[in-house]
Amino acid sequence: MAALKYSRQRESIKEFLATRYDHPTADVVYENIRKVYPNISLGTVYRNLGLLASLGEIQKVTTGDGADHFDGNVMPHNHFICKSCGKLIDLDMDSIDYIQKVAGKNFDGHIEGHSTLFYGTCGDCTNKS
Amino acid sequence: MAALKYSRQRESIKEFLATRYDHPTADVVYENIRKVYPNISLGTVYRNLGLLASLGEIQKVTTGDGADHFDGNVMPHNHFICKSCGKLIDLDMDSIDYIQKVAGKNFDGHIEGHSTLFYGTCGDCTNKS
DNA sequence: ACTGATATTAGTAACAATTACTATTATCGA
DNA sequence: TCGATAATAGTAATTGTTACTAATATCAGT
Repeated sequence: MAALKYSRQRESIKEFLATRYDHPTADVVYENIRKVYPNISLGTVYRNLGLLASLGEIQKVTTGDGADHFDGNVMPHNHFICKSCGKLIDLDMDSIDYIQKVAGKNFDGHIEGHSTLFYGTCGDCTNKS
Repeated sequence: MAALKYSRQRESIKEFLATRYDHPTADVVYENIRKVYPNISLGTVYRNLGLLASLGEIQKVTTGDGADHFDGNVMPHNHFICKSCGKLIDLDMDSIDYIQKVAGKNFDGHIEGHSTLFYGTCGDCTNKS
């Protein structure tokens, strides 16, 4: 069933994400990979981002701000989005995974995971005002 | 600056959401309001859902499953989405708002809120398999 | 190295969710 | 009842994403 074949484009996308800590969108990935592979197609970027995410090699982050974001860091961690400048950043915080136990208490289904997005005003925007 | 005027369509949308506990999408709202106002436009539904959400009278829930969902219950609570059937439901669970304190510990910005989405397999789907 | 099977690609078209535009209609204070 | 303007229906446009297709790249078996 569909043995994976190497592709330099896919490798390049993965490497690019590993160097970025700002959770770029597919479009930003596209513009950057284009510097190395000038005629890569946007469809290829989307397909590989989806594939890598489903393989667990990158993480997709949906914030509701329009486009999905992608994160090269697959270690469990939480995100913060600034309501003022729209920036999406990692939070360096203690694990809150025990909220899954809290959630499962009165629940008849099975909770496998959670994604938490914190929002507010980031440090930069707080200082500006 | 844009004094709000009454509209029966907007009122109808708000009332409809108050009767539903399954977090319908804009399209589902549209199809249902159409039974009362047969020629309401989809644009009107979107505009009013956005307006009501920004007024804090309803809640917008982005899950990443395609369309945004809308919730007539503005009391803080958490949601669960089933990876098997796609159903989005409320969780009856203790407050986990203290995770905001945990998140703010090493953070120089200001955290105003959070939205947590739990996922896994719902009770119905667990029983089926 | 060569070959064949097939995964991947570039390029483009299609799609779904949402927003913008515009002429008409509804609301509401004076 | 009138006038200002918010809201609407209907439609067009936009945005983010996925699907399609012919050509290309990968790679296991020779």
